[in-house]
Amino acid sequence: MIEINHRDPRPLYEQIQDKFRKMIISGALSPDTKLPSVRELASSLAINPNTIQRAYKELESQGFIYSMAGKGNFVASRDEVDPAIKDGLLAKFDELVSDLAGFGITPQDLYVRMKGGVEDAANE
Amino acid sequence: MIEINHRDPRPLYEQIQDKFRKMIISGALSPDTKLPSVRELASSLAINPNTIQRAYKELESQGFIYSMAGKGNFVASRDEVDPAIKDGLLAKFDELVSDLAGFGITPQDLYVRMKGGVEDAANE
Amino acid sequence: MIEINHRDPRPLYEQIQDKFRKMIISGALSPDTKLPSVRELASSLAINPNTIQRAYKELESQGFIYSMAGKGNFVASRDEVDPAIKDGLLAKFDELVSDLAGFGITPQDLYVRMKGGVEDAANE
Amino acid sequence: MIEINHRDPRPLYEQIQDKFRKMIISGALSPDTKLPSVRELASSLAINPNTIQRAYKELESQGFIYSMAGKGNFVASRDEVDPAIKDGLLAKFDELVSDLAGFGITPQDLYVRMKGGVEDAANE
DNA sequence: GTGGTCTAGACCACG
DNA sequence: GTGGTCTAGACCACA
Repeated sequence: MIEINHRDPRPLYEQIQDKFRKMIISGALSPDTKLPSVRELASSLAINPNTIQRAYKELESQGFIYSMAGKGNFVASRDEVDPAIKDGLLAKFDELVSDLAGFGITPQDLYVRMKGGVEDAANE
Repeated sequence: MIEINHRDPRPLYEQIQDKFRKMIISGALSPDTKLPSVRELASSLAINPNTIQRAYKELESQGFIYSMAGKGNFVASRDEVDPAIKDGLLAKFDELVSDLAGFGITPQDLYVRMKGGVEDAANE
Repeated sequence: MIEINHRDPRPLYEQIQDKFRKMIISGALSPDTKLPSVRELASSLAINPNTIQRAYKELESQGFIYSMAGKGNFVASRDEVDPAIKDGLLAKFDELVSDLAGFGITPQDLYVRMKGGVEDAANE
Repeated sequence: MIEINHRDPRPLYEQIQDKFRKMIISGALSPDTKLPSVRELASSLAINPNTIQRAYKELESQGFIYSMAGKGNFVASRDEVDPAIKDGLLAKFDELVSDLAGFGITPQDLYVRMKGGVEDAANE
């Protein structure tokens, strides 16, 4: 269900968190779906349960998932997500566009690029 | 000329590096301009010279600046910049666009956003 | 496992970096092998941990190794190595050959020399 | 007659020294030719005379040039050159070849490369 | 325990 | 005075 990349310089908990975040945002995981238990995922990935715990905790604080004591962790509905997340992404986007402008890449170039790349994302 | 934010979770050397990087690719600093000396900038930012040194060293290894021992650090010409930098930014861009798609933000939306915000960069 | 030469005019971090670089490209260290920890190597070489840290950091930025915070440093696979490294070696090679030509040493001479010396490397 | 590259990370005196060394080895400067005076070269390159002085001094100690007090500096005959220079180049050559072997570049590859590149050097 | 960052302070090479 | 290297020692994040 999820994989970790030992070459990735990011901490493990962040990789896991990101993978779930993406799956939730993209709709690959629909609301109220149960996530694998901490212990289960930890053993299947062969990493420390604390690492999973931390990833889940952060996802919860950002509103991506909710936890029910003794039951497990579940995907939250989209409108529970902290709006700051979206704003943060947009801010990053603006910054990135301005950096790319310095390399001579125009909004038009980027638009073409998006039209090419998003078709893949659309049918997933 | 440059400021650091002690709340920012990123390391100091990375903040400094980023600030200069942006100024260089935006053209705010033109080639062969002398950067502030290591000691000078360190004392003006009230941080350790080693931290500045490190930021400069990394900028140099990425091709943004060149250093002359005993003379100072100077901004390099645009075409000396490691092409991997641009590729890295584009990769980030793709990922960001796909995340934003999950929030219902389309390439069209982003194109409009870019057209609005990039006018500042256009008069470079 | 590794030695440093205090007579060598090159900086310590560069000597260390070079030793590992050679061991990695020669295949003496295979991918995913764990390197000695920063502290361990520092104490065994009787030099400061920061110096090792720096050597490792540069090896990482060139793609020779990857690091996992809290785990250690590991050798990367060959194809993650920055291609500029190879180009740099070839450029040095050309320059050296042209210098040697001035001493009356022809490509033929060098070819014979290579055939003699490279047999060791051949059984990799 | 000679140029310096301010982007080159090597110290100026080393660049100058290398340029002359190459011209002497290649035969572009024949024995007993008078080199430009320290003051002359310094002003034409717009750098400190001490820097030129140092370059000349090192060339002299390696046997590439000889100086006559009050007369100037002159190219030495080829057999005055410190034999350690040639040995040093050959040692570097061996090391380089072994590094390149790690990238899958064989002596044959290098021989072909030399045959291509040395023709240029031959007719200069 | 491991890597990563930062500080304080020293010494050297360069120009 | 400038960059470059190194040391000693501290504190934090990660697993």
